[in-house]
Amino acid sequence: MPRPTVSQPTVPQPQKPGASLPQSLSDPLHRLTHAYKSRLRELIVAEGIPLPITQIRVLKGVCRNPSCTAHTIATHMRRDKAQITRVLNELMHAELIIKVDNPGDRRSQLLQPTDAGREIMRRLQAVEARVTAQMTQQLSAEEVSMFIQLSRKMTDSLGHAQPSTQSGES
Amino acid sequence: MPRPTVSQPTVPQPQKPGASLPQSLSDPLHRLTHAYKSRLRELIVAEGIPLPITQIRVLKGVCRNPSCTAHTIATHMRRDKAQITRVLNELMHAELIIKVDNPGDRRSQLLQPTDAGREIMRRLQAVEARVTAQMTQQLSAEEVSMFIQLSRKMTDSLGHAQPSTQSGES
DNA sequence: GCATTTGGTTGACTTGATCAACTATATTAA
DNA sequence: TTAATATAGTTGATCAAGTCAACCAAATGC
Repeated sequence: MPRPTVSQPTVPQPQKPGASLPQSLSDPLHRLTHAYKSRLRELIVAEGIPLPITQIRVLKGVCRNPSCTAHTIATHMRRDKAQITRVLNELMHAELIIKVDNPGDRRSQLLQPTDAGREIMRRLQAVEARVTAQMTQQLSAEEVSMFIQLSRKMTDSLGHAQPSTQSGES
Repeated sequence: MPRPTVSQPTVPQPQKPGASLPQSLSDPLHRLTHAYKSRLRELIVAEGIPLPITQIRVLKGVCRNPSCTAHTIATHMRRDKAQITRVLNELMHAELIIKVDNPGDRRSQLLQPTDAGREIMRRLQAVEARVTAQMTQQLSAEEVSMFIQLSRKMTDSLGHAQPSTQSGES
């Protein structure tokens, strides 16, 4: 068994700042995303919102379009319909959504938020606004605009635009 | 049971473009992140790299600092040491890393990539470079720089800077 | 020297997610 | 019009990733 001549274990080193241009973008993007999500999760917990991320995302979909079905949610989120069924049942059990017969298709039900569900959404949106405000506190309005424009250009280039599921994934 | 007067279920609507300024940043950021990760995962699969995301991240940590220990990896990744032990065992079983006695502390072992492990890393880095190049194809060098600067400012404001784990989380 | 802390391991368990099979309903083909 | 096929949602079974607790050996602190 070789015994390398090392002094002391150290924390993994960050990427060198002189790395080539294509490399040096994904690192800041990843760091920003990680910071945003961590902070968001922190405040969601601090706010006492007792929902796992997937439930939040499904509730968002329901609040955004109170006439969607399990199928549209599953398709939109690219998740298995079995999982969506289960999450929807959890949300119903928590009295955050209700199911209403779909007059256009007797196999499916339209999903609607309850008042409690809407209230949770309001609180989540407030949390997200606070994190975003904190994130942009050092930026001018022009800089925020620039960032958004650049983001959109890059998203377009990747060709995977998605409707928003603002809570992110982690 | 109320019967809402709805015509046809529709795909959930995207956030209105006129939303307030703090709101309108997280959506593009989320979209970009989602697009980046999706494309990355696509190419990793297409490249035939058979590793789940957590293994990739741990392998990265090991390649970045070939004298780190399970503890440093777990701390750095903010993961449970039990999980790290298991992932390290998987990577060893796949012959992508080896454990070497740590002369400074007999309770731990230094982690090193094998040649095969390094080769996987090279391929991963190539994939990431390709995705980044695609993502930035519409941007000038100044715009890329601007994006990086703005990202860093925002990350600083959130106060959760992290060493890079470039493969992202999904 | 002894008490306490720490690094890594292992068992047990939880959570989130997937796959397959199924029923009822809708759509398409004959 | 009827039968074949497709689809929306549900449920059972299972898996992968991750967590918590307990443990032992080594290191550290008093």
